[in-house]
Amino acid sequence: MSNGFSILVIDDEIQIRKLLEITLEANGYKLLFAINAKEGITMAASHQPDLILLDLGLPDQDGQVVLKQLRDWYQNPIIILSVKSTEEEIVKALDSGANDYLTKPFRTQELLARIRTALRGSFNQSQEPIIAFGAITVDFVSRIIKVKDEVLKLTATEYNLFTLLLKNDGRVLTHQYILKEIWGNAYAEQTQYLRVFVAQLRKKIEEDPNRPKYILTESGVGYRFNSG
Amino acid sequence: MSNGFSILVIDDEIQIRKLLEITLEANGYKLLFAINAKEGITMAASHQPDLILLDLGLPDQDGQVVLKQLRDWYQNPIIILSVKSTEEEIVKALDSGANDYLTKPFRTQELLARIRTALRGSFNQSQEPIIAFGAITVDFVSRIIKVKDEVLKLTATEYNLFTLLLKNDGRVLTHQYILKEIWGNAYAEQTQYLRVFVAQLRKKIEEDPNRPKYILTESGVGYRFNSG
DNA sequence: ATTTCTCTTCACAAAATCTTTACACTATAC
DNA sequence: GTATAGTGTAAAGATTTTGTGAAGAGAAAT
Repeated sequence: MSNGFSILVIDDEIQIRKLLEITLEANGYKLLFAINAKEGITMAASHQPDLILLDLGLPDQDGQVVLKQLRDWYQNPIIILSVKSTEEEIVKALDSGANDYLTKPFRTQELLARIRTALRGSFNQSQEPIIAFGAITVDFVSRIIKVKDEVLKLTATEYNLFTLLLKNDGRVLTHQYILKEIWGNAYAEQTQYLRVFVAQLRKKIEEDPNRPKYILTESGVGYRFNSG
Repeated sequence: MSNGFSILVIDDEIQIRKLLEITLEANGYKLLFAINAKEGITMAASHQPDLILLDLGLPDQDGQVVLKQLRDWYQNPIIILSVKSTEEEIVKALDSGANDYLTKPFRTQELLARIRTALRGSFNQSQEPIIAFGAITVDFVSRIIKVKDEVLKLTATEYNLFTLLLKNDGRVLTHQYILKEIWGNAYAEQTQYLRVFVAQLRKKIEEDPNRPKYILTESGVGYRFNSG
């Protein structure tokens, strides 16, 4: 459900906060709220949200000033939501470092699209997260696993099993748990499947499948992955 | 006087072009003009401007399509200028890769501020509009693909599928994802389409379609393009 | 109206994967 | 040492997934 992005809403109007809470959370964003400038700056600093929605009409301070203060150290996108629609106000906000400016009342889908655009621009520079250990490299985005720079060919089930173990690095997973996760609840007793697939995985990733280094057997319990 | 940034204006209305020429040049931008989609794409490729102002109501082609074609290879900011102000149109443009959307008539100072904002966040890193690998050459501007210097004749669907795979070089794309991208959400379960079109593509670009080198099958998951 | 091109659908062949079986191996308990 | 429960592995068979040619439907071009 979550898309991994957090958004801080700085707005004193309860209706707007409620509306944003419903629409943004429905789209997978994690929301934070502040009802005035002081609280907003504190929360931005303590939570480092991925994006800030800032109302310019705050009770305790001029929004343009808040914007400038945030921009002294806050690098992620800031989108202004304001009832003021004068050109002067918009130009000033954009030149103070705002990424976009929407006038209230705003259209929900447009706001969502502009949030996506702002997030796209600031986070696409980052590399794909790649996990590496020993001679093995795992790229979850590309769904590619390499052993000694050779692309490893895994079937869908093998890949699922491997990533399940990997995600629980160091932990013992019971046979039952693994079977339920990979094959579904009905297969919880088919421990033989597991043995077959574990053997195949070991053949592919272990240097010496007879003396496994990564996929360890916990006799009578299950398996444990050990990346280092 | 010059600020070093070049802007390509793609708009068929002479009044708009004149207005932009005066205001933008007065602010130090170097201007380029195109009066239709074809010319616009060509000029974008040949001059690699720092920013594009694109009108959606072009005479020869739908602006949303032009936007998508530009985004195949052009990475600098694109700001839409359009008389259309429906939420649907705006969302579509932003999700197709536009950085901002202004409805005509626009306010000059606001446009300037939004141009500054867009340029502020970009790193001018446009990719070459022509890419090559193995015996294959892809020209995103003219939309021509060559294999061993022979022009390859691809249908619209084949071209879309091919470039989708190409843009995700190395990544595994699921059947569902590809179907949704190419045929639309309603076709997410028509994996048979995909098989037919993948077979046709392979017949056209692979040296030995029985042992594909570029379009690889990930059984049970999807397909993966591999350019090298 | 006819031809050409593309897309969609079907049927079946081919390949890959999963499941099952059989049996060997290992560790622990007694 | 032997029994026993648990584990590992190869391989055959079953099933699913994928590849491919071809026929029919529609749309566009001639």
